[in-house]
Amino acid sequence: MSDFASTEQRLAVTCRRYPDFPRRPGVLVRLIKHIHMLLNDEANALLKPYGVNHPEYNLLMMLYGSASGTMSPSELADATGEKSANITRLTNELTDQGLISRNASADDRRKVELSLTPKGLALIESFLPDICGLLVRQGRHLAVAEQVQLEKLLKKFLSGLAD
Amino acid sequence: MSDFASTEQRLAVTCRRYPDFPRRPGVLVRLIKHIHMLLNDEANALLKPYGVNHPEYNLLMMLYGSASGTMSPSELADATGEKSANITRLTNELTDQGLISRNASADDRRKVELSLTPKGLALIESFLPDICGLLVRQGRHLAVAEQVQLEKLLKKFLSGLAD
DNA sequence: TATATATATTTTATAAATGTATTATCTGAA
DNA sequence: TTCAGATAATACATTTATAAAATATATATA
Repeated sequence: MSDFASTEQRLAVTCRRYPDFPRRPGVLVRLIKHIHMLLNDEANALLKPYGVNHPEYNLLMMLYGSASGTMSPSELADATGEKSANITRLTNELTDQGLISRNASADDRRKVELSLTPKGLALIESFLPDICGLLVRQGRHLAVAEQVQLEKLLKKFLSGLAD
Repeated sequence: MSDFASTEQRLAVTCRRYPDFPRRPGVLVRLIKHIHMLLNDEANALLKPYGVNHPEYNLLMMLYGSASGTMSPSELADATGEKSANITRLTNELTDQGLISRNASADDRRKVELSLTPKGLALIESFLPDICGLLVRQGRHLAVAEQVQLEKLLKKFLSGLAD
């Protein structure tokens, strides 16, 4: 999926064959899918030398961004969008790598508290410079005002989903 | 991943811990991921009664939107973003269901030409009303001018990726 | 208190996606 | 023409993700 022009061409054909097809939302949906894929690929490529993949990175960053420093598997599932069974597998791997630790919750014995180990924190701080560079580079074609505007519109778009 | 507020909260913590973190592109990336997931879920839920999943739907719609009516597996891989091995599997399933047909290409005997069968076309036209309704509903919080603006900004964002 | 129901996590089985190797065909340069 | 890549599609093995069931604990209510 190299350029977006062929996608627009196909949408034009679709609208010709089926005039009710809502072209504008259709373009938006395909743009989001296309961008999402590229973002994913670039992040994976960057992270590979650090020994983690994108889902594992996301999981680590959720813990890094949590106010308390610990999250339960179900909170992580909610935050990352992964299914809970997948969280079990991913946290197993991260635990095996010594990047996070598992502890039983004191107040609810069903719960498990996951937190970064010093090694996990060190890994995050080792890849963050690269990640920051990537994010800046990815957004470089947009002026700050445009980034603000895009954020606003995406949030509005989001508000029309799943309610 | 129900609401986006907790994501923003985590990004705020991240920026506090690591001040160089580029918050704005970071928000954009997470918004795209979040929206992509919701779009995917809604499409899957809608398509389930029709007996196809989202990747299969995408494949069918690429054929529907192709000017010639036929595409090769590698063109489909490029158009959908799926790996070619995955296209083989998906087209096997669609062929088994009688929705698409496979034919050897006349001018390049390495190639396979895939095209919709009447049954596949009928299926598409049976779910298109629902799909159109979904797309309209998904975009309903945005005025037309906002959709245009969002499309423009997403394309600009896209232009900063993978080059 | 006892019992039903709900929640949190993990296990197991299955499905989906990916990477790599293989086969067949094509293209271009020697 | 022939031979060395390049390209197209598929097969196979492995990894990754999902769904369904199992286990343990908590909560509500009768």
